[in-house]
Amino acid sequence: MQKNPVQCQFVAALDSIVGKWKPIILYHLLQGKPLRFNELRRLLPDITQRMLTLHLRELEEEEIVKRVIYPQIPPKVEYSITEYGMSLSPVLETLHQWGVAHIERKQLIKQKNEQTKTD
Amino acid sequence: MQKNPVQCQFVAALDSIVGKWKPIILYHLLQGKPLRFNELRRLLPDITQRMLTLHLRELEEEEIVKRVIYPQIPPKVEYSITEYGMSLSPVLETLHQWGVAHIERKQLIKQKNEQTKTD
DNA sequence: CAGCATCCACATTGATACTG
DNA sequence: CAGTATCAATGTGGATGCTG
Repeated sequence: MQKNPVQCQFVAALDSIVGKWKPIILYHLLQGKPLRFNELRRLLPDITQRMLTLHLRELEEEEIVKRVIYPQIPPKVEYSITEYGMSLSPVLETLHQWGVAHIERKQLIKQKNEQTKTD
Repeated sequence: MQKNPVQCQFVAALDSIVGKWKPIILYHLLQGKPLRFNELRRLLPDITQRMLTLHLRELEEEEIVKRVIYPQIPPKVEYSITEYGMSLSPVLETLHQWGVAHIERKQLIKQKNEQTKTD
């Protein structure tokens, strides 16, 4: 733990959320339906197997995601959001909303700049 | 831009917020009072001069933070949140709240574990 | 199917010294 | 006071090949 408590709190929150793919993984799992490893891969076409595994392990560690193994061949593993993980929903939600607005704003500015060029 | 729009939106939001010290910089600036460079340094005792400069430049670039230079000697520069930057307030707020709860929860679990040891 | 192991590239941060 | 410049360390993510 560090000296600065506010810093800590942000860090604690961001650690759980940050990682190139964690927000989208959580976004999909927050839909409620458990997803298999390869289903997640299909939903995140650009993620590598390695990163999906790593991120899922980290989320599991923090009890944000639950991993259920069905002992069968071929293996089947399902990932789902935990009750605790659901508490992240408002965080992701506001973050997502801001992202949408932020992108829109950028495009507006870009358009304006292109207009003034032709003036 | 990438193929996945949801990914984009999260990335856009996180880009603005992520950076080891950005959340706390914003947290302090969101208090409303403009802060000088060295005032910020004092509020963030562990940040290096270099990182403070870099993060402030990035926030300025995105028009989240405004930089005002008073041409005098010794130099005086004040940083403040822009109106647009204020729109980040709810994002930081929910993030911060979740961080607080997350830390409390971890400590509760730790305490429980120490109890069961002595049982 | 659902991984793990290894090696590598690049991005982010830090340490330190110097300046108008 | 408010920086910049340079260099070094660390961290994060990607590519590839192998496995029960």
